Amino acid sequence: MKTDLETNRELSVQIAEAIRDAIINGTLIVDERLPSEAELSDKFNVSRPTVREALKRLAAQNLIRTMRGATGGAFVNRLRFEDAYGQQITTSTLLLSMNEVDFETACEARFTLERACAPLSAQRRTGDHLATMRAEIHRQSQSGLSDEGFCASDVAFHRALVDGAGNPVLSYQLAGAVEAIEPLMNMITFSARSREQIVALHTEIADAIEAGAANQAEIALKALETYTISLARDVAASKRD
Amino acid sequence: MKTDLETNRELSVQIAEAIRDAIINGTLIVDERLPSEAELSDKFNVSRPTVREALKRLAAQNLIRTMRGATGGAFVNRLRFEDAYGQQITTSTLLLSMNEVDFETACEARFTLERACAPLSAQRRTGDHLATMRAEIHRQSQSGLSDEGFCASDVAFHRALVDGAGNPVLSYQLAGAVEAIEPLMNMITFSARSREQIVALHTEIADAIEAGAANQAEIALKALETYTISLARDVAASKRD
DNA sequence: ACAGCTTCAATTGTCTGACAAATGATTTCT
DNA sequence: AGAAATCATTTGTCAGACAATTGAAGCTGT
Repeated sequence: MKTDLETNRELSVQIAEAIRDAIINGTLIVDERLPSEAELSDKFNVSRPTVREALKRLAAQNLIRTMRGATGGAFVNRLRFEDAYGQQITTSTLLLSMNEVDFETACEARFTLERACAPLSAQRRTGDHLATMRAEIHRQSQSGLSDEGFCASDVAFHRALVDGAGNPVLSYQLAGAVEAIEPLMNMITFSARSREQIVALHTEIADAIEAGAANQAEIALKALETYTISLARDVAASKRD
Repeated sequence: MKTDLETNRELSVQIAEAIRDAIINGTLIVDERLPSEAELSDKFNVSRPTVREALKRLAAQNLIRTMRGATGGAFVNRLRFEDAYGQQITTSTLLLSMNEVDFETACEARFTLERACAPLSAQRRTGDHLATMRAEIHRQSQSGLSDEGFCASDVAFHRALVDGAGNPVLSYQLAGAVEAIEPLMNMITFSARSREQIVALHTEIADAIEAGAANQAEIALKALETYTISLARDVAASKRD
């Protein structure tokens, strides 16, 4: 690990980089314990607070975890897909809200990626995935459900569809696209009529996935995209009035 | 912004969460200046180092930037897609290396997503995207190119293809999938024969994109996926010997 | 000998106070 | 008026200290 630092750049940044590089290139193994903060501040010739700031940077990215106590310290994290989901979703959400990405662009991205997963899901989904999809459809047809609840169930349905593809890399990539859009979806008020329509399309999708009919699933997803965008347009139009 | 903290969780974590929430829900606007570290430590009733650790966490996620000097301080960052690429790629790379995702799974995810972009790219790509693809193909056919150079050019080619879809959300999502796989690709030695094959397929893809023939592009991408996986299998087989 | 308790040492979490460095604003001088 | 020096503000870094946590070693009573 590089221990000589430049002047003129923040020390904590450089230390974080050095440790991150060591993790990426394998010098530091998963679950390996880093030197204590005192040892690190010796090694880099900086004070403990500076080392700590560097470690906090890494902790924020889930690269390390720290524990107190005699056998405590900082340990290299095994970055799990589930942990990365959270970051992915936060980042995607912020990207959408800060860059004035319009709903249609986000929606297009989401459904494009989802349609790509459909064939794999039709082929590989387990009974579990299918059961989740059916259960969420059932929840969506209950009349007492709030709009937020409806959206959350929608997300769960689509995640089951994506997970059915059985490719964790795909699931990870899609998590951002599918979940980040939820806040935008929440601005839509779902009338009984439109819920009925969405539930019908979800049923169509689940049927297609169950039957292994990839094409049919893609067609239903395309219809759902079109319908979702038309709903959003209605909201936008009624807001202008 | 919440300023009362619990006792049993790390203070810097809670402070970072409070500020992050304020950014996400819009209490803090892009480019707005946060209170100075001294003011924050007053507000939260903690010491300055603790506030600083919180700020470093946020800086690591590109949510804020800090500047010294009289008019300095911490400012809410407009999170740009380009900035997010870096995080996305680092995270994806670590996920692949730490979770022992095999090459075929990663490759499948990448090409599945890329094929999803192809129809949009065939429809919307500008002359610029096409020119980049052609230029990279040309570079790839030069004999002096190293394997690393070949891989890098491959990534550039595919990014141009994805960017051609004209959807920044898609480009962002795909950046991780396309670039994170590069280290894995680098383990493959590309013979003159296999380079020729890949260049031929790239040309086929570029031709299809130029002609607006979405289907043809998807077929060529599928062929490229199959070929890439077969190359990786050869490497794995020869390693076993 | 062994289970349970106590003590201990190592480590992170937090605080206080201080100084250095950068940088825009202000004042002063020509 | 314009340029140079000074100032005030803010972040970056440091030193040293104490609190809280926690596994391990040692001790004790049976």
